[in-house]
Amino acid sequence: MPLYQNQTLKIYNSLTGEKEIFEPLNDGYVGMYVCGPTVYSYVHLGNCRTFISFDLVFRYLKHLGYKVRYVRNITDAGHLENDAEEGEDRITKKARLEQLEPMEIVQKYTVDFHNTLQKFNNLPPSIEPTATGHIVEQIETVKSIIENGLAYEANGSVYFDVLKFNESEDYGILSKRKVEDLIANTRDLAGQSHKKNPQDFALWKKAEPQHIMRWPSPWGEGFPGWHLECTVMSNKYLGEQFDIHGGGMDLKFPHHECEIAQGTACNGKPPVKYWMHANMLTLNGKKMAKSTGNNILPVDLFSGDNEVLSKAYHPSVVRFFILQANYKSILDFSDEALIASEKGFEKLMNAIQLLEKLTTSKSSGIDVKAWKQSCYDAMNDDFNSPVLIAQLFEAVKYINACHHHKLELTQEDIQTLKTTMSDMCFDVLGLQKIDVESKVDSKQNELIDLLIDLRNQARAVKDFKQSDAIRDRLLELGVQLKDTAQGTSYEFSN
RNA sequence: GACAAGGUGGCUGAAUGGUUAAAGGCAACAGACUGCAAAUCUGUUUUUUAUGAGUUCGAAUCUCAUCCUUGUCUCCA
Repeated sequence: MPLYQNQTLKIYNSLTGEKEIFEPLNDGYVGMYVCGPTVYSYVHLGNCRTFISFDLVFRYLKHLGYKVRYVRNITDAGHLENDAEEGEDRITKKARLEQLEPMEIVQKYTVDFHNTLQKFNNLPPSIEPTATGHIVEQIETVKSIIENGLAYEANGSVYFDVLKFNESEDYGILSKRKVEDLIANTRDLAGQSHKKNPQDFALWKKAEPQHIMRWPSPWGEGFPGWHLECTVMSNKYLGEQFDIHGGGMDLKFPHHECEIAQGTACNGKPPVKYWMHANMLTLNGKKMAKSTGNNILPVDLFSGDNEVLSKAYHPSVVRFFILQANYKSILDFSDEALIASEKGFEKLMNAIQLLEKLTTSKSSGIDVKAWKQSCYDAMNDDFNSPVLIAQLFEAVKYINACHHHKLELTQEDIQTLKTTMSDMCFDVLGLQKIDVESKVDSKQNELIDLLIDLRNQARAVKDFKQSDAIRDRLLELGVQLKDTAQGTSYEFSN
């Protein structure tokens, strides 16, 4: 029997503003769509937070036994620099700047995106469709919205008629905006004259002569509007209605609002049951922006080669740090906070290793089953990973106490601890043990062992000057000695 | 300016009306271990929840005002 039949999962639905009991449209199956990146630059650390948040959702749904189809797109066309008529495609602009073919740009940054997410131990989505691979479907969707009377052609472009749509439906239902307010706040930009109303958005755009990325259509040569691809690809792979749609908070308006409008205009019903939005990441309390230098690339975070942080951080530490906050909260990225997470992460991993060495007793001093359920309760409460992590540290206390013979645990309870810790840490949270041993060859290990021997000989004759010199020199080289009752061991620090 | 989400201890970050009220991690302090450290383990400490008023038997949690932060309103996860 799958786990989800015993657990009640609640999801905070941005559409209703409430935590709702999760009931998939098809029993046992979940369709989830998350807006992927526009691959015109190196992946932004904030993007990574969003994708880690939804990786957690994906992992937990799978852990509960759902069959999940997770679709995440790659935007490789249609995303304009601005909405003005002369707006340039982001990919094309970057291609011009880097003197590359647009598809070389797409390839380069898609590879970077995949590499980075893999470092964070994100699972790949079930399907990763591209906008340029679905031009035909996008044209068909535009046609059907026109047929339904909710879009119009103007000068080779096709626009969605927001006011018309709003007569029978609610444009602004997700972002809690009123069309009247939008009208009041819209400036009259020059160059938007082909639209009936300024808040209408493009479904298809006419390609100006200098535009490289272009496709033939019933309205002339052009390219699809940015909001359209997500509607079309989610519809194609998940159906007219699906369970979960995720993305960053900043996409709520206009992007997701437009998706609801497009899907409804096309199929006569809203496309998504649960909307989820991951919040933003700030750096030292301020928003990340390239222009102010308050910005960091994942690659520089892992290497330590940056102006913002004092040292390098392992991707798993960063992931752990991110999961220590709720996905709905703004999270601030700072050196101090990362150092704290790193320590906590190591403590957690140490305890998991210790789990293998515990001695069993005839009875248990604690209720391990209740603890296990509290882990699930945390995750069932809208994927509350910080509370789950607090529970895991609760187990760390048990494990250490048992190790010091201050707490008795039965073999069965130790087994429950092992499987639950492993399930939660590695399957659900997606953490990875930092494997330092593999970085070193055996020759090097032997050399360190030799030095430890020499130091212990010195200690035996109380030549502490010599022994401390060895210890300190090794530490400088990044080898941390650990004297315990069982002898001296070491690990690599950074 | 409009709209949205927030402002909790030295830092990070849970908890949204109720047992002697504020999880967990880090830091600090103490103890164990050590030749001394480090590492590890154990214990302790701090705040009264931006500010001011209100609702309530009772509020961090609801209402109002003020200040501040972040986001959206043109593209952004």
